[in-house]
Formats: sequence, C-alpha cells, structure tokens
Amino acid sequence: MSYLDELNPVQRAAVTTTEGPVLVIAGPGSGKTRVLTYRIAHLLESGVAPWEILTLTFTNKSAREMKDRIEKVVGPRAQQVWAGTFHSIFARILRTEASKIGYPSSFSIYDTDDTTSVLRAIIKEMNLDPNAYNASAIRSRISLCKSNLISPKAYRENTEMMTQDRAARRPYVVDIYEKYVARCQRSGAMDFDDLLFQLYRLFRDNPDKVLEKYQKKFRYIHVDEFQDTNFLQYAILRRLVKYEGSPENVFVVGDDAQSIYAFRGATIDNILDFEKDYPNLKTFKLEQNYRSTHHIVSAANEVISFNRRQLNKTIWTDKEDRHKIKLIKCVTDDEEGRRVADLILEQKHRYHLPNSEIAILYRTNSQSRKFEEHLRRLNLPYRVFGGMSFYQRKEVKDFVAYLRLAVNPSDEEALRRAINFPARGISDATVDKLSALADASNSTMWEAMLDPRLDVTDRAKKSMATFRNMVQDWQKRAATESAYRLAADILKKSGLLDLLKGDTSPEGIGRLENVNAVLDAISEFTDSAAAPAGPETVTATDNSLAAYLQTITLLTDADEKNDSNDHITLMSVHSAKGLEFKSIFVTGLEENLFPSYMALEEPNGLDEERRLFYVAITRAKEFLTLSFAQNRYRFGQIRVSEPSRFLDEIGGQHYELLGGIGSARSTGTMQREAPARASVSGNFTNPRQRALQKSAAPVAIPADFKASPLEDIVPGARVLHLKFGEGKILSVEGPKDNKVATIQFKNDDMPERRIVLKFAKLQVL
DNA sequence: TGACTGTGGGTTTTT
DNA sequence: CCCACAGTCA
Repeated sequence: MSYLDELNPVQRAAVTTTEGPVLVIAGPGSGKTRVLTYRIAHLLESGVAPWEILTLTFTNKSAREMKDRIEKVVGPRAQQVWAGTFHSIFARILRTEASKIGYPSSFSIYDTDDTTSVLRAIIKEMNLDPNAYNASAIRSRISLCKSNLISPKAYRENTEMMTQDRAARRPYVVDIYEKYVARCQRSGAMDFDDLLFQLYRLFRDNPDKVLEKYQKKFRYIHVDEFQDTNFLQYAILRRLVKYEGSPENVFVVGDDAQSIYAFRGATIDNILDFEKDYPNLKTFKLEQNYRSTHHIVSAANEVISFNRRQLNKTIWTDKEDRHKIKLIKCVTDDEEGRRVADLILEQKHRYHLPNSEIAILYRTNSQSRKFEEHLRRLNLPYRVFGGMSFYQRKEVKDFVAYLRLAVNPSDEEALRRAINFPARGISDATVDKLSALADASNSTMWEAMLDPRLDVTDRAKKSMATFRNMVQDWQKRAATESAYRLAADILKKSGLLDLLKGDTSPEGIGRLENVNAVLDAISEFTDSAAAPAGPETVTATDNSLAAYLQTITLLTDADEKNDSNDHITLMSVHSAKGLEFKSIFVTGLEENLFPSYMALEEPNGLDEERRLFYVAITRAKEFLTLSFAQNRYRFGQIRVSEPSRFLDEIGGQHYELLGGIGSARSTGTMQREAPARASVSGNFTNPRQRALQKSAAPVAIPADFKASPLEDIVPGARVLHLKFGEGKILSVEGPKDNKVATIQFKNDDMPERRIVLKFAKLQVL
C-alpha cells in the first residue's frame, strides 16, 4: 500500500497499530494530521466501515480538512466517517436521543451571547446588582462548573466554591446557576457546555442501554488535540471506550507543549491519566519537525524548556537555515503596524510569497486594527479572523430567532428576540410579565401568553394572539413543507424583509444580502447535507431545519467558506493553532500583553502563555518575525511597556535586530537591551539565569507590604511599587476608576513612569 | 416606539 | 478607546 511509504518509521508504526489504546505525542510540524488521516484511511482499507470510525476534533475546519485528505487516499466513502468537533458530533447524537433526557430533538443551542443574555435577565429578575453580578463573568463560572461536572446541587454542597462566592460578595451565584439550568431545560435549549454535559448525563444514566449502542457502533475512536480536552470530555470518552470486553481502540494525538486552553478547563492531566487508565497503552513520539527551519525549531525548543512540567521529547529538524528570526523594535504600536506591513510588502517582492502564506498573529483580537490600517494603506488584501461570525450579526440572529421559534417555540431567547422585533405592540413590560409567570408556573413564556392570570392590556393580548397564530402556523408547516420555502415565508411574514428593504443605505443593503445568504445556506444544507450513512437510525433527520440551526451555532468565522481569495491572515495566536504559513509575524511581544497581565496573576498562567508563544513561533515555515512596541494605546491611553520576557528566552544566535527609524531613534530608556544585542554583548551568559533573575523582585520588598487604597495615592506621596521600588508621585489624573499616576522612581533609568493604578500595587510610605 | 445622548464599564484566549 | 446600556426626548 503506497500511502504507507509516505511515512517515517514512527509514523508508520503509529498508523498500523490499529488495535488497542494508542497515544501519539506529536511535536509541532511532525506530521500529526498525516498520521491521523492515514490511520483512518488504513482502517478503511482494511475493511472497517466508515460509520464505525469516530474522530473528534476541536474545529470544524480541521475535521473537514481531515475528511478531504482521507478522501484523497480512499475515495468518497471518507465523507461517511464520523468526523467533527466534540460539540457538533455530540449535538448530532443528542438530536437522536434527546427524548431520553427530556429534550425535544429540535432543541435550540444557545451561543455565548444567548447564554449571557439569559443570565442577565435572571439577575435582573432576582433584583441583584448587575455590577456585582456580571453576567459574562458568571457565565464563565457556570461553564467551568459544567466542564467539571459540578451541578447546581454539587455547587451548593461545595464549601470551597460557596466560600469563594461569599468572599467575592456574590453569594447568590449558585441560585443564578440553578435558575439558569431550569430555564434552559424548559426552553428546550442547551448551551455549548450542555452539549457535553447532557451527553455525559445520557451515558451515565443510560436509559434504554443507549450507551451500549454507541460503544458498539464506534469501534475506532480518535481524538485530535488531546491536550486541549477537559475533564468532561475525558469522562465521556472514557465511557465510550471503557467497558467489559472492550477492545479499547482509542487513538489520541496531542502535544502537552501546545496546551493553550487551560482557561477553558483543559488539563494536561488527561494525558497523564490516560497512561494510568489504559495500562496496555502504546505510546509513540513524533519528534521530527518537517515544517520549520533550524533557527525556528531551536528557538521554540529553548523557549519551551523554561516550562517545568512537561513530557520529555526533543523536536529536531533537518531543514537548513536561510533566514534568521527577525526582531522589530518599535516606539509605538502605530510604528509596529507600519513596519510589519512594510516588511510584508518587501518579503512578497523579494521571495515571491503569495498573501496566503503570510500571517500576522497577536495575543488579543483588539490588536488587529493597527495592522489593518497599514495593510490597507499598501493595498494588501487581508482577512481578519476571530471577529464576529456571520451568524452572530444582528440581522442574521433576528431572522434565525424566528426560525428557531418555528422549530422550538419553548426557546425563550428566540421568543424574546422575535416577539417585538419588528415592533408589533408587545412592550418590554409585557415580556417581563410573561417571564415572571413562566417562572412561577414552571411553564414557558410561549404558554404563558395564554395564561388567564396574565395581567396585561387587551391590546397587548390581541397582539400576542396574532403573534402566536403566526408562529403556530409556521410550526405546523415545519413538519411538512420544505425548509427553504418556510424560511422564505417567515422572512416575509415576520416583517423583517420589509424592514430591511426599507433601508437603502449601503449597510442596509448588506444586511438584506446577509439574510438572503441565510436562505441560500438553508436550501443548500437541506438539499445536500450528506448524512453519514449507516445501518442505524442515528442520522435520520440530519438535514432538517433543526439540524441546520444547531449546526450554524457551532460555526466560527474560520469555518466560513469563501476562502478562495488570496489574502494575508490576521488572527489571534489561539486561532492559529494547527495552521502553518511560510511567513509568520508574532506581534505585541510586551510584558503584560504577551504574556497577558491576566495570566500573570493565575497560577501556572505564565507557563500557559509560554506554550502559547511556542505555538505562535512554530507556525512559521521559513520566516519568523517578532515585534514589540515600547508605547501602546491601551485602556484609552498610552502605556509604556517593556519587551516580553519571552524574547529573552531565545538565544541571540537565532536573532537579527532589524534596523529602522524606531531603533535608530530609540530613546535609550529601555530597561533591558534588545535580546539580540544583549546576547551578543555577553551580558547574560544564560537566558535561563536571566529569566530567573528577572522573575525575582528587583527591589527588596518588606514582608508586610500592603497595597494602599486609591484615595491615598496623591501627588507628593512617597510610595513603594512591587517592581520599581521606591518613588514619588508627581501627578495623578484620569477618571476615578482609571487613574493614572506619573511617578518618579528612585532606581530607575526612566525619568518618570505612568502607572495605571487599577493594576499597580502601591503602598504609601 | 425609536432614535439619540451620555455615562459607565470593560477589554485573553473559543467551541 | 470602544462598546453596551440606561435614560431622555420627540
């Protein structure tokens, strides 16, 4: 079989070990995807049916790419393999089994916005202070609970969490959580975490032996990016694989060094537990990097060696070097944008790089703007990923809300959105009453509209009756009529179409186009959705309107098609995981930005940031450029930053400091020299030592250091700063919650520093 | 009911 | 700086 010849010995061994549990530790660029796809092809070639193979990925895009690559080896049956994200595959299973856990199979999926909005409503109804109870903060706390299998009941019994909440002065989080769960249930809705959580419940409670059905069905299970799975995902996987007499054909691929989703509950423990849980485990390490040149691989190895806790492996390459890593030092973020854009232009000409081989990466999405400006200036085509996905746009969500309602009238978020947009005489007050009544009688807002106890004007009642009739009509037709025709009619009858047509501004025309694009997408989906075949019933309704609505919620903007245009890619480092480009720009390499100041406060946060940096630089095949700015607009004002410590962790021999106005004009006030020069001048023999020195406090801090309240920070005061030591306040300005002090520090080569008091810890002496 | 204004608050990463 | 929301006015 020829495809096996395209593999190196370790890769081949992994591919052909088809029986029993297998762990593949795969360094960046080591052919991980190739191994995964060829293994599946290999299984298919040896007679395994495509629907017996399950492959779980983290993005739709990588699932799709994988299927396409398998297809190249074995032909169209590859498309029948069960390959998709955890969320989409689980949604599909839940669709089939929903009735067993008290959900309609046309359940709605709440995206992050829907969830936040439900929480906001609950907080309001409970009369809690919306500042203390920040809806999106609570959303992430609930999300983390679900990922760790903590139900509201378990939450209440968990003294640690309850104590935390009391300390944070929001003791009612657990009540919000409880209400939220109840509300989702009665709305027939699942949030992202529910897609995992409810599937876990289904398998745990195992009604009608449903678990056995899937254990038998999925004879070969694969997990990509295993390092990014969370506790809940691991628990589900375990239930599918571990049972009496199981062949335990589970094949997981991951790299602990690329674990970047700990904030979302991912844990490297899963890799360690995996070895314990599966004693027959065979482990393979893919250590040869086929992607990047030697400078890049060495730099990556050096960086990652600063992390303590990691699996032992050595990534190497035999690619020869042509270019050193370039470092761009800028005075401002604007200069960074300009010089990156200029360098891209130069690289394109000199090396004939197509735009599609170039990517600018950054830590936070908000950094994209400066690059956009300067790319536009040079007429370079680009595309920004990570923004709002098509399906999150207002006009699309409005339309989709109506569709959701037609399929699942219990969906309260959809109801709230649709009921009075376009306006039809049902006021906010009425909606509040509906919600309260639904809550009190444990029914839904949809049913509450008919409740005789509802105390609203006759006019409002009439409007609601009309609305209900309209939706009911759609509901009936949803069972029989084609989804496209129904949707087109909904667009008209809802009044949305007229509203959009009335707006002839360019944006308005765009909105109309977007809504029409939804219609096209529906017809494409329902006509052609190639349901994975199989002798079972699991996929029967897969091209329904409900399935479409569930699918789109799980799409990100990276999944959207029209990728044919040749453009430069702008994205966060997180979204770049799994991708590769000839030329990579990693930007904003400054302390408190990359690594992020948020991460620096978390235990192990720095390690995760470092893995993120590792992921960033290993995306590059040939050209790697790093940049930082000494001054950057953040929080509405210019802030001074120092270069990222990560720059110090790469040996000077791999670097080249790029000249430019910025460095020539350099104020010379940087605390540290640029790494290239530092290493060359031999100031620091060993970057590791240097980093360790740096992480230690540079000034003696008394053990009883205690941050003083903001009111005490006034001009003239002498203060102690954790990092810069003793100093004098020259002035304080800015709004009360975002005060900035200008401080002159004693032992500092900067004449003065602007310190954002919100972040700094200062003690008045 | 909708459009406008001011204010206040938040900005890590995503399925 | 930018966004979302609340409150105000027509």
